[in-house]
Amino acid sequence: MSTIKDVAALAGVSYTTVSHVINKTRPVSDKVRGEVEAAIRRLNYVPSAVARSLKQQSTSTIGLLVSNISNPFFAELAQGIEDTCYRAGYTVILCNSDDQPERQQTYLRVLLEKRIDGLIICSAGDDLGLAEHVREAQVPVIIVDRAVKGVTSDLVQIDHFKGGYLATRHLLDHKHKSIGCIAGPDTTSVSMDRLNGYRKALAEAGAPFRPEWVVRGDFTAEGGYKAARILLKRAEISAVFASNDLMGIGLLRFAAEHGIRVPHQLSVIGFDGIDLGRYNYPALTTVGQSIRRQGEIAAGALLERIRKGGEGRLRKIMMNPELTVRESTRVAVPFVLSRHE
Amino acid sequence: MSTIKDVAALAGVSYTTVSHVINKTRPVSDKVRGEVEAAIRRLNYVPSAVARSLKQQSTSTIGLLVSNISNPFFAELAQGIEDTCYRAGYTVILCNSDDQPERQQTYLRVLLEKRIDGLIICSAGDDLGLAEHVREAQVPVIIVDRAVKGVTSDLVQIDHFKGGYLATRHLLDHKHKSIGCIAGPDTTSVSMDRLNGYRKALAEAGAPFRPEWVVRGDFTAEGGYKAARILLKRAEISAVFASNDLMGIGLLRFAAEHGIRVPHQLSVIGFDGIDLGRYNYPALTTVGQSIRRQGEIAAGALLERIRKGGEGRLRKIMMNPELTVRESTRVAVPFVLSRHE
DNA sequence: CAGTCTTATGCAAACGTTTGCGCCGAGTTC
DNA sequence: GAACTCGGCGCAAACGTTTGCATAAGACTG
Repeated sequence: MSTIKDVAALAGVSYTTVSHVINKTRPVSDKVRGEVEAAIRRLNYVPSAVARSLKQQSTSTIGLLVSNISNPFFAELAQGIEDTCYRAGYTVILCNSDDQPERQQTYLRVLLEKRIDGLIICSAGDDLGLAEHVREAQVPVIIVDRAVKGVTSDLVQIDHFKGGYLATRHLLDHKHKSIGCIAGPDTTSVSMDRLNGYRKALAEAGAPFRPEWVVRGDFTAEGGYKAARILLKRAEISAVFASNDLMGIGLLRFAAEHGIRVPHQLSVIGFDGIDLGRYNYPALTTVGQSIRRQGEIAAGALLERIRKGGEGRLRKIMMNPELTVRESTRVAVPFVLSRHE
Repeated sequence: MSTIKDVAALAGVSYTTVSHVINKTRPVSDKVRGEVEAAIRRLNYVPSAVARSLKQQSTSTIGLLVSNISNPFFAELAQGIEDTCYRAGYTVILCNSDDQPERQQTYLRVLLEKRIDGLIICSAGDDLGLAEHVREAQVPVIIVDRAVKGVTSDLVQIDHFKGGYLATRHLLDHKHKSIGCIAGPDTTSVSMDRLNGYRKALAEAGAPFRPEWVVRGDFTAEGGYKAARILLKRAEISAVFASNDLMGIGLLRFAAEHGIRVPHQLSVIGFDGIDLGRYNYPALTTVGQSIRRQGEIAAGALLERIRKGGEGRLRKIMMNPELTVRESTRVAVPFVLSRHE
């Protein structure tokens, strides 16, 4: 692979000049520029970003740590992030932690070695080691969609509590009295916040909260399916708040399989607003905010912090969840109510 | 950020030694090793992969060029690739071309500048410029799931032709006579191959091929939905081969919305085998191969080629599509047949 | 015409590593 | 005890750029 020196030799100039031609960083006569450009073409020269990065102390690269890229939520988020970075001339390194804390740590290390300019974390799992590592790393960090204890960094997130509240409220407004919940793993703050929103709405409406009406899932469709089995066997319920869309879809599947008609016999609401939810039948009512936008905002915030050299006050960008009513929820039917009254 | 020299100074040794301690690349006395390690900890030293890459002429990084990460097919593929790379100590740069050729070109350029060790391309769109660029780049390349004209590189793909054939055959075996097809964009070879498989099966069974029974989609759920509208209005059909799962899901949605019962009145088969297909109701019958495995194989092939220094004969790894029968297909019901006989 | 300004270019240090080569001293061999 | 081996370590060149400083030549000024 040819270097800048080869180009310089061929064009008969110093390699300083070649560098300036490439970067348009100081005036060069048309004649010389032409020769240099010809030499570049002839040699198929491609400048080395690694040498440049070494000299400039920056890589125009950011790291993206997600827990599972095949969850549509993360895929859409990644798309928003990637898009914004692309426009700004940044490149994204994708790291899939697969929910393994050890893997997350390894990746963090690798990213620091690669001298990324910034980091976006949106990933579940253990945070104890992470917090410390991130603090030590002098790298701008944005955390999306969860609060990592002890890490002081910018935050971009949906108001999970409010979302859980809104979702449950929607159900209550439709006269549901016995509302179940498929929660996420209780190790994640996201899950707890959503659950608390659910409880708040219940309490506010004077509806009963029954511990046996909440079942833990793992944020996957499979998990939602399994949770549905437990929940629907365990209790007579007229509506369920699934704390993410994927689990909601799993639940919908279970219901369909078992002849439970949605929304006639059971209302279901999800959380996130993944695109696929609308293609389900019945289409999944959900609460959330454009996921792509969330990614764009996170990336934007990161890039801004990078531009500022990491200085500036910490920001917490809270996005307002909104209700998207589709087909999986409706007013509770009288006879269902009557079962409980 | 501290460097290897700082560590050396603090430990009172040469930085050569520090390097050897870090890389375990020559014996170091226990005493010195201890001091060096202590110094590393005290300074929070993290070696610079960029300096190392410059010296070693390799980055342990590969590029992944996909057309749309929020298509579950690509997401699952990316997961397989990422996983294999992780195990081998490689890092993945994610590039989303969004089906824009210009963006694909830009990314290719960036990746070359970043001196990636290898490249995986699975991306639709124009190939003319790409072919040339890739040839010039002296980088090992694996192309997944499509043949890029003129590019000589390893290939990993499902046998699209056979898949299309198998899918259609499944429909024919279930006594369907009038089988529609939602094809992909006719600029992609993937789409054409699948379509040709469909035609072959039809021809072999002596069933008619009607141009008006095939409608182009764009491999998205939305596209499948729209294509369904055209197709189902246009012809009386008892089954449809959707040439990817996402479009199949779009079609299923359209059918459900319009009171067309699947599989009773209409059988639907997809292509790819995305995980979400099983959570649909009815679950989508499809043809394909574990997508994650496909990614793992692609990454494995790439890593092997990198190990060999890019030498070795070109390989073409063809994966056998398999039928996954779920709920969206069944034997054509008599009265439907009678409409056409 | 001497001085000054401008424009176009080159020199060489620095970025943070890896690694071939060489040196030293302590043990081993005959 | 000379010759040799070998473990432990350091020196400095190289990787491919960017960039501050310097230089040279021409154009302008008074």
